Amino acid sequence: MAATKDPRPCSIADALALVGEKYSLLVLREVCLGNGRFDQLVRNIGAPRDILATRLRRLVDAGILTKRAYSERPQRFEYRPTQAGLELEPVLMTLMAWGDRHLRKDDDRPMVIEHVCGNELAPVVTCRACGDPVRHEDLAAHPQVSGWTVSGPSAA
Amino acid sequence: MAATKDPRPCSIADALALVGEKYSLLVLREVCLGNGRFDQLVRNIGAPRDILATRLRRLVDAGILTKRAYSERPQRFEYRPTQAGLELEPVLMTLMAWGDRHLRKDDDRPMVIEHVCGNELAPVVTCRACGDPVRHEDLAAHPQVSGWTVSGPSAA
DNA sequence: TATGGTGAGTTTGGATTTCCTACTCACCGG
DNA sequence: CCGGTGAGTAGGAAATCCAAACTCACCATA
Repeated sequence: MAATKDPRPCSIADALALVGEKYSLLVLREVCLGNGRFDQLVRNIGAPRDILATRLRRLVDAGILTKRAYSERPQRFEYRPTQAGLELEPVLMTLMAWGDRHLRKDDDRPMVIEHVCGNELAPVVTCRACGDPVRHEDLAAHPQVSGWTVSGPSAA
Repeated sequence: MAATKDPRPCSIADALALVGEKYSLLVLREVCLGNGRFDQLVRNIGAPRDILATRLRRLVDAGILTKRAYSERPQRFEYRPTQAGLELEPVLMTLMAWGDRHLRKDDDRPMVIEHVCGNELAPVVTCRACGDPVRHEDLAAHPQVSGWTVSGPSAA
């Protein structure tokens, strides 16, 4: 019989196993902002130094960041996003927009991103095929691994 | 003087404070799939029951889930996403796509989402104003709170 | 009416992580 | 030589996590 104990196989879970630990996505935020030095990260994130060191190692190992020296003698390092890391930035933007909408009063947004088009960035997740915004009602899930089910959302 | 110890104020951090704990986003995944009952969640996520109970309380308190009885006598409950919860689904989709691209070989995707347009969902984060995909090079950050800086990403 | 089963948790006690403070080590500037 | 900065390590207390067992209410059946 199939495994009845294992959790559902899923790329969301896999992704979170890499970047879902505390501070990891904040590290990515800072690194994408161009603040990739250890002490900057400590200050801007508010993480304990040892935890930060652990996270950085992990993110480098995972191929999300690179560590490069910006100065030999004295050796000084800087972390930067890889391509894979940069491709997580839209996730951060979407999450930030969600936070701005649901966690704050009015338009007290601590940070505004400007898009190259000249407007303030308001990220929208769309379907590549048809271009429409992704809405829950328009989605249907199909597990590719047998044994895993999705109940259609019983109508509200 | 300004606080030199506090971390950067940021909606990403605030959002993660709510949904960034282990399992929280997986709970949301299951609930969006329509699997909102406690034992389903335990099985599909693989979380310890006590942790799950804690997360559920937190997500309900935060207004991301609701708890509703689908049966009185015997009392049986089901968790469902609120509007705010549903609006996090695009984040999950984007994260899943990232995981599919970077964490898996070939097209071994454990789960495929079908969009109402008839195609397999490939989520793209776009700028609402101009419709273009969001790319790192096209963004410029502006902290709204003084004292916080962003270094322009020194050219690769 | 005893027997077993399900759903939805709570309890318990031990294994991991995280957190905080302090410390190191290398180098630089005066 | 002295103090300061960047990039971490070290050590122990505090918080979390985990698995398994337990509870409690109810239903099914025999």
